[in-house]
Amino acid sequence: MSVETIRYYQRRRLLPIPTAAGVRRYPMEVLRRVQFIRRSQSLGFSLDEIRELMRLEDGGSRRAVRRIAEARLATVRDKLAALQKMEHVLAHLVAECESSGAQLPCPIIGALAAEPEGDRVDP
Amino acid sequence: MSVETIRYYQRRRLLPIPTAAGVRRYPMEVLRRVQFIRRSQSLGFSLDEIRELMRLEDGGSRRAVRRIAEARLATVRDKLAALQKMEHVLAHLVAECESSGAQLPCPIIGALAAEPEGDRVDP
DNA sequence: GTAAGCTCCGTACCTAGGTACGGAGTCAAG
DNA sequence: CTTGACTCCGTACCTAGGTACGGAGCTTAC
Repeated sequence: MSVETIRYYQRRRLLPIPTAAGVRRYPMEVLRRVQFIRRSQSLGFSLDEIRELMRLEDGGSRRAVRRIAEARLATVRDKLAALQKMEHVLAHLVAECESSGAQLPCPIIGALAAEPEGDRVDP
Repeated sequence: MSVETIRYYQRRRLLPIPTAAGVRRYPMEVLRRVQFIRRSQSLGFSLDEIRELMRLEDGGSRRAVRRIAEARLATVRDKLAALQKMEHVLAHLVAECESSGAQLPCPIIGALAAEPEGDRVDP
């Protein structure tokens, strides 16, 4: 974590603005918050969501926290589904490329280029 | 596809700059390229990679095409693995939140906040 | 012939999460 | 007392893939 990142979080209101001092000192509370941010990021939460989660940390409703987590879970699952489709198609194309004869047209390019007619992708 | 997007692709050298005319006309070739771009994007390729794929389309080496596809497949798999971890943890936390008593501290917040001591996450 | 509606072009702006820069202040050590 | 290392602040820049704006020119219809 660079000082710039800390300052960025301060600007984004995830950390309190520092009490003016010539030397940056990190009280326990700030350290704890940074940990909170990093853990939340690793679960995919955005900085805005993380700010909200911290706001709810003390005395916030558990329902609100769960709503945020459920929303994030939903978008994670959406991305997961999209990536799984990509993975499936890409793996298939690469395998096809490996197995097909070297003098035939590249199957990967063939799949990307529009077919002149007879499009078979969900018409 | 808006005109702005087409113009953006021209600037990024994915489409040829138009022959000056008062009315934008899309020859078959440009239409085909746009299809190529959209299909490639749906597989996760970046615009830079797509430009390269198009360059390789005529007379390029199949090996070069396959290298690009394999690299993309690798990053897709990396993202997939990361998202699966997130999904696992998030689903677990949401389930825990649903089942645990309403007066206990929120398990989601509990997991995000740093434990005071006895951290059990790979020390 | 003129007005609507499209196109051209450059440039600026957007999101998200930072990173980098430059000038000024401060703090501790030599 | 000065030097070096650190901090403060605002501002600009970065990636990726666009979106928006404003002025000028062409084309088509009335």
